[in-house]
Amino acid sequence: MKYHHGNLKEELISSACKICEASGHDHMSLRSIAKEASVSQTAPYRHFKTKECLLAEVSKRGFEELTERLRAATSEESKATAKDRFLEMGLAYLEFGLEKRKTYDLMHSPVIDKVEFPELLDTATGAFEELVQILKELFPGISEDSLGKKCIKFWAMMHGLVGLLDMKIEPETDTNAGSAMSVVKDDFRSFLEESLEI
Amino acid sequence: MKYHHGNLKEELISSACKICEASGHDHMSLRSIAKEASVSQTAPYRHFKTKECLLAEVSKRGFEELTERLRAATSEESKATAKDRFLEMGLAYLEFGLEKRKTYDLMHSPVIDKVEFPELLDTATGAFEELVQILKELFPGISEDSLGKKCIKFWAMMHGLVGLLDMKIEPETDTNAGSAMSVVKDDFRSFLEESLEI
DNA sequence: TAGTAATGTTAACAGCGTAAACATAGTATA
DNA sequence: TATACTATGTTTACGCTGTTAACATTACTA
Repeated sequence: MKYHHGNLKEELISSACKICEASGHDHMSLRSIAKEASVSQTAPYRHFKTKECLLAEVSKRGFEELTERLRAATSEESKATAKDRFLEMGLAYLEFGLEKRKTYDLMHSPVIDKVEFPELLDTATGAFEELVQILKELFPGISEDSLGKKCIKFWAMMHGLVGLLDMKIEPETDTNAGSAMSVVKDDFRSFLEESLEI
Repeated sequence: MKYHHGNLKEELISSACKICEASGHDHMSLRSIAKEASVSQTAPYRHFKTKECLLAEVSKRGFEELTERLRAATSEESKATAKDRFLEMGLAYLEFGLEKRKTYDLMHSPVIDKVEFPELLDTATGAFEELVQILKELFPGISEDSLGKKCIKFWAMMHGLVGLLDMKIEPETDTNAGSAMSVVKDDFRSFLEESLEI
């Protein structure tokens, strides 16, 4: 066994990603990450100034994967219409949010101040750009102003939906037997489609 | 000074609320709460089984205040139209979210598992009910199904907006000089109004 | 009034993030 | 090649955390 690991920084990040998705970022200690990488408890400090810096890296990986998924969903490979590709993107966003729930939480957690990690903010913005592009395609000639509003609305709705769908708040209409949310869950595609009119 | 405090549980909660809004729920220790209430570090354990239980109470207070604000905004005192009162509710939601940002974060944080605190879930659902009511009034005779969808869309969008407006992610359209978000900020009312078509 | 339950304190535990001091490996320079 | 320097690891230690156990005081109840 070598004294110098050779690729510790990378391994720490991927260990952190694994632990984050397994236990959630608030049950995640630097020490457990170090142990996962078979290294002493303070070794991470040679690569990350603070725990927050490592978490920021995990968050960044999350946004990168999200961006990738959104891009794949809207890719022109499938010669589907712009509208269909937009719907696919909506689904992809939700799938990512629900599948990688704990990572998604970290990505939107206030524990990582995005102002302190401009690089992370850039990556997050990159994901947003995917939405901008497909909406531009969907509404050719749309004014920048309207485009901006549409983007915000959808982004906010998607983000809100992930939280709601995961039962952080599972509301019910008082008279309704089934949860209002289940309506969305069961037929998210038509739900999204209707929202296109926004 | 009395050995028995008399009203410690209540004071712990309000101390916790204060500290939460001041420092955020992740920089918030049981010990600091106890100190704020001038009591020993372990005294809270006579009233709360774990720290999480105390946080759940803080979260509950948050949802109560939110519900109150939404109700006030949609009250018929002002003989405004249903649409206007709906817009007021949207504003009230955003105002609460931005004003009590840290508390809002706790309310939506995964550190408190709402499944373990059904009472908290009820309170949260109560806030949601305010939205259900005003939308029912706005769209009389609407089907339960459509109502449910409308509610989810708005709730999700509001929740998403709070996150976005607070710059957790401040996206920009690539070509646009000003941030897309500032468009929303500057004229949220018309933004919301347009969304009514959903 | 005696006994018990409720509510407070003190002491102690392991786990946490972080810093300082030290050890080893790799690299550049003489 | 020998030597210095830098990068990257370990060990030790600090104060803070949530939580438990043992003990003290007060309030209530039979």
